[in-house]
Amino acid sequence: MRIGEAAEEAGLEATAIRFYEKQGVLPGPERTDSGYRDYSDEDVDLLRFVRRARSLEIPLDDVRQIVELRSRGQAPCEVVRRVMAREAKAIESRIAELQVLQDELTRLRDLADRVADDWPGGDCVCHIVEAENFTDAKRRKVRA
Amino acid sequence: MRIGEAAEEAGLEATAIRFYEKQGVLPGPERTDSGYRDYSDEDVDLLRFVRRARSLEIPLDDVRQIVELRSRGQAPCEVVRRVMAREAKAIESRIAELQVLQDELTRLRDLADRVADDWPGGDCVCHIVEAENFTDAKRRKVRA
DNA sequence: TCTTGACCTTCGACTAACTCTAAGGTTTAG
DNA sequence: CTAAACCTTAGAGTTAGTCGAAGGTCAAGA
Repeated sequence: MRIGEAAEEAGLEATAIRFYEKQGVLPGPERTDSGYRDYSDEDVDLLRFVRRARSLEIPLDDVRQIVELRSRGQAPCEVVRRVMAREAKAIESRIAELQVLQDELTRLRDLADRVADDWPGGDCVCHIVEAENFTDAKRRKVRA
Repeated sequence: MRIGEAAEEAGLEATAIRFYEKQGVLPGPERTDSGYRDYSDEDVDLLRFVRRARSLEIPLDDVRQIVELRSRGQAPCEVVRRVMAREAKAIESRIAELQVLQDELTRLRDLADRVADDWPGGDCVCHIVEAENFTDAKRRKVRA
């Protein structure tokens, strides 16, 4: 099948598949005479595998390693378990941070509404963000 | 004060401050004779403002707008409230997604541990990620 | 006075994980 | 036969910074 259908089946975008291939995460599939990528069902299994790994927030570099081991029939469980432990921790603190952020937003929106009521014309110099009295949630790292 | 102290006070990194300035989010501050950036207390207030806005996950482009309005003494509350509404929604669904992910990870780690117990040598072809029977958390967008 | 170390300057390159654009070739339905 | 929908490539753009190189400045100590 061609890349569009494979993408559909695997739950990825065609452009992402090409990107993974270029990055060396996926092997290049067969090609039709006209040069189109031609995926088998096993290929699609691998695509799904990669999507699952990415949905677990495993970085592409790690996914590449895991895919290599997998294709050699070796056990990437060690790698996966290591990554999972790391991710579990990261996600835990991320949820906590986001919860704080959510609380802040709710509180600030209420404040904003009250401010808007007081000054319907609104010449406020942004009391909302200006307000010192809210705890700053620690900045999240891109890869927390 | 110089950039390092200002950064310290505002809770930013000096490199980030230079970056914001280059991106046009912040006005260039005074300079000493030797060319060092020289921040006043009001400048630091603005730095804090920006950090707060960013900690609310407001994109830099929006922060730039808000800062412009703020410096003209106009009310960016409208912008802020719009952004906040958007962010609140995004964060809500993000927390939900992460919660699912966290559950998966816990479940999968247990599975992994059991698998490891069964095959201490570990010739598994990664039953962990291979496992079809876990719900895929929808992929998070970079700016959800 | 000299030197050492901490601080500052700029610019350009790099990061992750794609997404988008341009310019073109192929396939399929009507 | 043609138009739409699909595919190809290379290369640039995205976000929000970080890092490195090469060099200038400042304060303290010998």
